[in-house]
Amino acid sequence: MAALEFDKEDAKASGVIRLPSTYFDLSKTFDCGQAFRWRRLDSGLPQDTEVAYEGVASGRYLRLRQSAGEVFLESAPEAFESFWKSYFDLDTDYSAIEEILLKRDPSAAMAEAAQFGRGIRILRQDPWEMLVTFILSGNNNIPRIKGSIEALSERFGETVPQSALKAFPTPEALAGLALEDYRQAGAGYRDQYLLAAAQKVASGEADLEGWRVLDDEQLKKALLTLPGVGDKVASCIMLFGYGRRASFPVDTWVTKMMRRLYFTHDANAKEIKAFAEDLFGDQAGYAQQLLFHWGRNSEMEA
DNA sequence: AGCCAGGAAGTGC
DNA sequence: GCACTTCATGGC
Repeated sequence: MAALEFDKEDAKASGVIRLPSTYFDLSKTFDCGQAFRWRRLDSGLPQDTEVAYEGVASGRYLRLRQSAGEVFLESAPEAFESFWKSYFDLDTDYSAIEEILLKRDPSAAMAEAAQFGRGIRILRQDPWEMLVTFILSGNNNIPRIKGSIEALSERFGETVPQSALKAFPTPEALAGLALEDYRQAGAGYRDQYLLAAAQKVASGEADLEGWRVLDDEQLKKALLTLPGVGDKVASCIMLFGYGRRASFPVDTWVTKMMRRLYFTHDANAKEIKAFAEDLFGDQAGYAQQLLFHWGRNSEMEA
């Protein structure tokens, strides 16, 4: 863990944005499996700090901390307005979303999941970074995914101003690697998917930015043409990279939770997805995050 | 030793 | 279409 001096850096950063943390919990937001490049800081922090993180998104460095019901976001106002405000989805009213979900699913389970996950925000991340991240995620575990992303960024990412951290590598950078480079990052057999996907993006054959104009169905279809991208990975890219809030990725955790809460048989992923998108509608993505976080982090009876 | 981890692709039917 | 198998790797 990096040890940094907050007070000195505060002055240099020429700005600290303060936000209420009722619907913005840093550890829930960063550790709920949607983002993999935020590091928890554990020293050199103001005394009343509950938790602090640093990270890089789209080549920009940020440090932020939480204490006494507030989030302190160390950013100049310009960077906040032009980037971080959107990144943290701060224009979205999560209280309203919670209310909608509790209306659509009045069960005690959803009420508990909503309470337990309150403070999660669905980050608006870079589609390219999400593509690579979730190709890596298949049949893998979160610590190892994080390790691979860090290794790739450290070796092949560009430098970031005001920081020792590296940016997530560009499509061009990853398209030029050897399979062995991916192996060394711990990607395992996913090396060929990653390389082929990077080459498609770098060449322009897969225009991730251009795909923003597509509707959900078209975007899903486009993503599925990429190697290593199936329905679940595509759903994650849509939710975390394109802000498609109706997307409901079905993984092992969500499958387990959904079977327990809504089915009396071993429903498959397709069945679960259809059921959830029908029940939760345009807010299925947040419901999925609540169930995922609840399933992974709460002590539930087997 | 064997199973699991935010699955996808290949094969056989 | 659908079920089954395989894939690299580290932790437990």
